[in-house]
Amino acid sequence: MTKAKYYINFKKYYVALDCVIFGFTGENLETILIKRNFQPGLGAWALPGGFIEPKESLDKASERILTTLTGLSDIYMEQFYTFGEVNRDPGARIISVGYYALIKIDDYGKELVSKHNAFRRKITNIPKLMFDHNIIFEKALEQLRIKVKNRPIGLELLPEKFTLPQLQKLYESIYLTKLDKRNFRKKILAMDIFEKQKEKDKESSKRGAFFYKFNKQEYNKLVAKGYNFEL
Amino acid sequence: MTKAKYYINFKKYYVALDCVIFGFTGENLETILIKRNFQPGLGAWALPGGFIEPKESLDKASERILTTLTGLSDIYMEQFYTFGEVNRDPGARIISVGYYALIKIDDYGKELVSKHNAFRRKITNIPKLMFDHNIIFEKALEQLRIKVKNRPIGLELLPEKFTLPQLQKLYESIYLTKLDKRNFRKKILAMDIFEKQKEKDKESSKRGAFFYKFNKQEYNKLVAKGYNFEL
DNA sequence: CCAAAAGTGTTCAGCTTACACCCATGA
DNA sequence: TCATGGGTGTAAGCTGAACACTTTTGG
Repeated sequence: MTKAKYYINFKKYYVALDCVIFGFTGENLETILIKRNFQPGLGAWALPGGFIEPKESLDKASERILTTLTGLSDIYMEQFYTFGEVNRDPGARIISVGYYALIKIDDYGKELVSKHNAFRRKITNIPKLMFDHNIIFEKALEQLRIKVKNRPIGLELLPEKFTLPQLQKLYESIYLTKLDKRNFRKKILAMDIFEKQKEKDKESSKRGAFFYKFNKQEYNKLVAKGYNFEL
Repeated sequence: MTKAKYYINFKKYYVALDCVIFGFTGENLETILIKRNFQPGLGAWALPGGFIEPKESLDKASERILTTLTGLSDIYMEQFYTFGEVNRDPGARIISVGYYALIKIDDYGKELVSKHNAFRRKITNIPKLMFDHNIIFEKALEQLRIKVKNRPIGLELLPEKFTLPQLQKLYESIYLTKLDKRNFRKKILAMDIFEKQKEKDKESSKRGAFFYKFNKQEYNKLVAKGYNFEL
C-alpha cells in the first residue's frame, strides 16, 4: 500500500530549474543566455533551464541541464533560491528552482552555441529576459558574491594553473571594483594554500607572471582545523 | 490561447513547504515540532508544513502555514533551500521548499499547542524527525547562523524592549558559545542603533538591567549610506 | 549583609589600508 | 630603449580579544 493516497487532495505543479552559468574570460565575468528558438518565449532571451524528470533529484537535473548545454561534467554548482510567484510564467503555474554554476570558460564548447542558440554576455550587460529571469539572475549574482567571499569557489572559474594578476582580475570582475595589488597578493599568499609554479604565463605580458596552483589538500586540512577562507 | 500546451510533455509534482520556526525563551533557542496525529508519518515528529495552494506564492503559503500554527501575523521569515531528492517522502514525489521563521515566543499562543499537537524543543535536543526533516532543520540553522551575523534579524526573536544581557544570551544560544560581556556591549553600543530606555527590567536580577530598543529608522538610514551590520 | 547579576576601560597584538618604485622582456 | 605589466615593503590606524573589579538591591 502506498502513502500517495494521503496527498490526493493537493494539486501538483510543473517544477522547472533555471541555471545561471558564470564564466570568466580573463577580463570579465560573463553568463550564458539562450536566444530562444522555441516556444514559449520564442525570440526572447532567457536563462538556460529545463524541467525536473520524475526519477532525478534537483541536483541531478541541474547536472543534466548543464552538461547538455556545455558538454562539461563535474561542474561546480549551487542551488540558491526557488521562485514560485503564481504568474511568473503566464502560461502555467511553474515553480522554478534556481542554480548557479561556475565553469572554466576555455573548456566550454563553442559548437554548442549554435546548437542551443546560447551566447555569452557580460554580467554588466544583461538584456531584458523572459518572465522573471532578470530577478533570478540578480539573486544568483548576489548569492555568488556572498559565497565567493568565504569559500575558494572562485577558482572554479579559472584553469588549474593561473597567475595572481588573473586571480585578482577575477575578484575584481565579480565585485566590479578595483583592488590594491600589493594587499591582494599579501592576503592570498598568507593563506598558504597557493603553490607557486616554476613556469610563467607569457600570454599577457612580456615579463610573464608566475603560475600558481590551488592546493586543495592543504586547504581541506586547514578547514578541518577550523580555518575559514576569507577574502 | 494559453501557453500551457507547451508543457504537456512534462510531469507535475506535489510541492510542499516546511517551516523551521525559531523562538528564544530567554535562555535557549527553541524550535516548534509537530507530533503527528495524522497520516502520513502518524506518531512521528516532524516540522510544521503544508502544501502550496494553486493561487498562492511560496511566501504566501509560508505565511499561511505560520499564521495557522502560531496565530501570529507579520512573522519574519526567509526561504533557505529546496529539497528534492526523489524518495525523500516514500509515499510520493514531493518537492519541499524550506523556510525558517523567527517569532517572539511570548506571543505564541499556547492553546495552539494542543490544537496542532505542537511542542517546543531546544535546538540542542531535536529528536529523530520524519523523512529528511532533520536535514532540513540543520540547513535552516546553518542559514540562520550565517544571516544573523550580517543582519539585525536576531531582534525578531526578542520583544520590542530588551536588555543587553538578554541580547547577549540570544546570540550565545544561536551560536552555542559564550561571549565576553564587555566586548559584546562595546560592539553593540558602538553601532548607534540601540536606544537606552529609562526603565529597567527587574525580572532577572535585583539590580535590574536597562531596557533598549532597536532604532529601525536609524538602521535603515545607515544602511542607505553603505553601513553593514556585523556581529 | 550577602548573593547575584549589571555595568564599566585599558592594553596588546594582529590586521587592514594606503601608498611608489624597480624589474624583466619583447617589440 | 621603451612601453607594458609583474613584483615587492612599510608605516599608521583600527579592530578584536583578553581580562577584574565595583555597583545595586532584594531577600
